[in-house]
Amino acid sequence: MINDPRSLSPKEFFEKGHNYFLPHISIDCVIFGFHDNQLKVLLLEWKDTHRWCLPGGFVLKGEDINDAADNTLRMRTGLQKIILHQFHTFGDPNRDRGTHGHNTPPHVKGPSWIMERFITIGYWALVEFSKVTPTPDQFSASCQWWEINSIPTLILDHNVIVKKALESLRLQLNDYPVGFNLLPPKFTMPELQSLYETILGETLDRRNFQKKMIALDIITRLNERKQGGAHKAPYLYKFDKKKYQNALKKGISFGI
Amino acid sequence: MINDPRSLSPKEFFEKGHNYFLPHISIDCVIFGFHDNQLKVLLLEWKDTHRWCLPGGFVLKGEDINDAADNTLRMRTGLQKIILHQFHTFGDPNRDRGTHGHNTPPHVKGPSWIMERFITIGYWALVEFSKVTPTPDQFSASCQWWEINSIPTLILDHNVIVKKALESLRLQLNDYPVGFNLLPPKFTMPELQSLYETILGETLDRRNFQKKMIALDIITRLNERKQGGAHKAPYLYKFDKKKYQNALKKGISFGI
DNA sequence: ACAAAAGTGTTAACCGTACACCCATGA
DNA sequence: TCATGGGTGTACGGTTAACACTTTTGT
Repeated sequence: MINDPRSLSPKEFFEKGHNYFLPHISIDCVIFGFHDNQLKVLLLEWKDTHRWCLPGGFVLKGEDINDAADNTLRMRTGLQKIILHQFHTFGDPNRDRGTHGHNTPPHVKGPSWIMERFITIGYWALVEFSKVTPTPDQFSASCQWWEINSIPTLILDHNVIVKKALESLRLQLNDYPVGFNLLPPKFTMPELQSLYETILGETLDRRNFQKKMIALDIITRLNERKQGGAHKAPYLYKFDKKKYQNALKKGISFGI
Repeated sequence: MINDPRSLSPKEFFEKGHNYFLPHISIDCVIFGFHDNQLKVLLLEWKDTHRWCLPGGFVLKGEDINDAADNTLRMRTGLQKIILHQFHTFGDPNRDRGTHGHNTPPHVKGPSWIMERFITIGYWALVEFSKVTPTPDQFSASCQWWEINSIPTLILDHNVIVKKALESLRLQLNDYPVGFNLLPPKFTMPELQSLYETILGETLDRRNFQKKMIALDIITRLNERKQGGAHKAPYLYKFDKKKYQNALKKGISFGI
């Protein structure tokens, strides 16, 4: 046994990975970030083929799939302590040859366990854009944010997975205040509104949005304003966990 | 190759199943029915051990997981053309020895692929109670409906799976008119209300419930009343697919 | 006739929506 | 000084929630 099969060299990984990982099962992560009023997704670029894909990986033989998702994300992008949310499992036997042709991963010379049919478990997470430093792993030429509407054609069915993740995120937004995870600890009301508008894909009334958010009683206005903007300085707010816990007990609707 | 690996005898299945099915991956189905104002779940009873479990099975090597769920359900319970809804994938490596001790399936004498760690993909479905005739397969002593609050201790983590399925069903009830699938084609308003109350676990105002349902404009009142009750005969209604399609276009909220 | 279930209508409170005015700031 | 973005308040309309009376039927 070695220390961490996820640190294997590409050659070893493709030749010996089946000794450590469950066959036919993979993990894919759709990581959302928010920057410049745009919703972004973190993608990896394969070395050699330079095709883009979701950060994904495999499940160790004795590993919980949720832990596998955490560990996969950390090893492939450097992102740690991210709360991942399982949303769907994709099990079409032809996932590997949709509209994009059959994909052979780079580095694979002979036959490999990796060329078998895979069922993939999809996770998404929301991260604070400015706080993370995406770092590509040994399989990847780069690790970059892509604006959600400008994502290139990805390998396998990964475009489908992104689409389904966004649908799941939109539904969640109605039940939980997930959006705050995308923002820095201090944020302005226009920033929060822009976030909601971007995720939901529709524009919202500025005044009503503010009222709704204040009424939820889960954020606190600080005695600070965001300086440096071109116009009137907006107030800063912070998400208040205690208030949120209280609000949950009372029952609360986050629908906009 | 044989015709249908799901028809193998138990002995062959445990000894040779790994030739046909993906290892480490299973399917479990939570089938909901509604009868006597109670929400029920369809369970199978193992031969030999007489322990109860969800109808579940495995994925053929070239089979879509959704097809695997359909086929599994049909072969194990006789239920056909049921719309199954994938809700969660369970991947704790210790699923097989939760509070109930490690479970050895019956018929397994020597080592078997079936004794490995399994990740299971959960599906649920709503069926019209009186329309189906549950039929146990060759592994099962019986196939019966259990009232959701009286389910016995099941094998593996199946109690957890049932709980999660119910949570998923409750959420769906707010977005889609899934409830109608549990009722016969003709039903009364009190029956429909009882169904909602049972699934949601709360009582509702009779008059407001009726108004809400009528306002959705997806059911039609018939010129018939349900006879045979002890009191005033209630009208019969039917779910109207055309109206439902129209309502969907306009946008519609099923929340109670 | 009476109890129990079913059909129907009215009201007030609440929430979502639409909309207008004033303030601060950099160009 | 002006254009732009930000902060705040009000009024209307629709929806929901609370609630009462009448009708039917078996006992």
